[in-house]
Amino acid sequence: MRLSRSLIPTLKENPADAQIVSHRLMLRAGLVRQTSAGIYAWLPAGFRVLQKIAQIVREEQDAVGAQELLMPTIQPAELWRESGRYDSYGKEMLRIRDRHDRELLYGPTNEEMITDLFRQSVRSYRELPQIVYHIQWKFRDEVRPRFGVMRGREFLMKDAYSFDLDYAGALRSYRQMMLAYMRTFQRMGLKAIPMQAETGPIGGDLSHEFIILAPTGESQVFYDAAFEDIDYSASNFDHTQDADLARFAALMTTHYAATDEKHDPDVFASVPRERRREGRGIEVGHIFYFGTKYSKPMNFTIAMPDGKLIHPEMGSYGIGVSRLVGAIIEASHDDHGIIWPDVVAPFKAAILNLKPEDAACTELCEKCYAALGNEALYDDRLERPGVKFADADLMGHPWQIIVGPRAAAQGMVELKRRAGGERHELSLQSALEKLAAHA
RNA sequence: CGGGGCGUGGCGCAGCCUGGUCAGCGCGCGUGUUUUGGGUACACGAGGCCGCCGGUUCGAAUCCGGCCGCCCCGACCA
Repeated sequence: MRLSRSLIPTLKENPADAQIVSHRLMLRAGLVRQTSAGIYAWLPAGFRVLQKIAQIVREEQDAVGAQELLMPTIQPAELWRESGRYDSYGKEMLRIRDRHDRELLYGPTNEEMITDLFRQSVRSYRELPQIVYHIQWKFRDEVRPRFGVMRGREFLMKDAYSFDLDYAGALRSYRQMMLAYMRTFQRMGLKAIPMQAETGPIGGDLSHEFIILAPTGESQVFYDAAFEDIDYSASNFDHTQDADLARFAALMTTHYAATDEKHDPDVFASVPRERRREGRGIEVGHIFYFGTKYSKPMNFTIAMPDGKLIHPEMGSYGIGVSRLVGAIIEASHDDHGIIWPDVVAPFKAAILNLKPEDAACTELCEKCYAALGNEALYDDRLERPGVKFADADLMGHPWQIIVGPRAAAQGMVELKRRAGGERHELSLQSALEKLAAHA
């Protein structure tokens, strides 16, 4: 994209409403704008990040065999009456009436709807197990939205639902999802720690939260450094092998991990001193096993080989996709702005044309832009160099290709790495090669 | 939902207590000159229903009432 033709409104000053660093930076870097309390418009650069995160989530869900579908945001109250949650969910649920005075709601989650979809079509044990997911906007009418996109009312969530014939199967699905989660966060360059969790309004008796480490996180976490060294790749854990899943689950549950509310200093003391870690964390995912909590009241039955009917065992699995944008910034920034991990950056590189009026300079930039295409943000604005440096640092592109008139005359550019800040002067060709090699 | 605070050009704010050339400042924006590798300088200029409604008053951004919106602390949550 050409910056001069982009809706990426950067701000020099801090908006008064933004309290935490990710919120400030998202506003200042022109990623989002608030339209109501806890509701945000995603501007082009922010939307690109959102899509990249969603894509990684999608690929890792697919990799463990989950199927993507898409359910509506608006749901009939009827379904929620069946499960009993229409009354129990409380004011967080946004209730709506249509012109016929029918009761609807803007979905905060989709257990009822997916159970309904399955019971309509799935009748035999031959058709299970299955895991489905979608990446959809949710609405929870939080009493007090805050922290920008981290605690909004409208948010993008990946939610998956598993259906199994028995507990053993449900546990397998649960572990597969857990594995997919660890891979997902690792790919984004995040250190994620799974923690035993309360089941809350989703219900159930097995649940984990996924906390990613960020110096400005909301809660204090204590964990065993062993988590940082685990290789979650397919070569180490085959998600189709129960033995691998069991080994994985053992790793996830035997090492110490707890938030401050559940922290037990005595148990933590049993972790070898050099592996004890303490930090701040942000919750970005939550998974639940809840058995027949929905299949039973909603009368979803499956015929078994002996002809008996059973209620499938279910689980649900959430990742806060829009929240991750904020969480990643909390985990990766400095005084100048965002430092995007390569895989989620809105643009891989920014091309800074320090002197657009200079023919050689502009020609070299255009060449560079043509080579990089859609993954480059070309700063072709008639601005002072200082403005461009500051904006590029603020927006956090992993690479900056700085093109000034003097070096451009020699066909040289300067390549700067945002993380670390190293700069090297080299030919455009070598700069492009270095970028390609890095990916 | 309890407690607190704030709504004044795109952003950040002053003015309000002590009603009357107070509608102002910085940034941003436009034009020109300047500068030309880290948010340059100067000049000129555009832009505001002072959140909304009502009241008090000769006169309201300023005082009073109601409403709406937003933010912070707490309880709750991906």
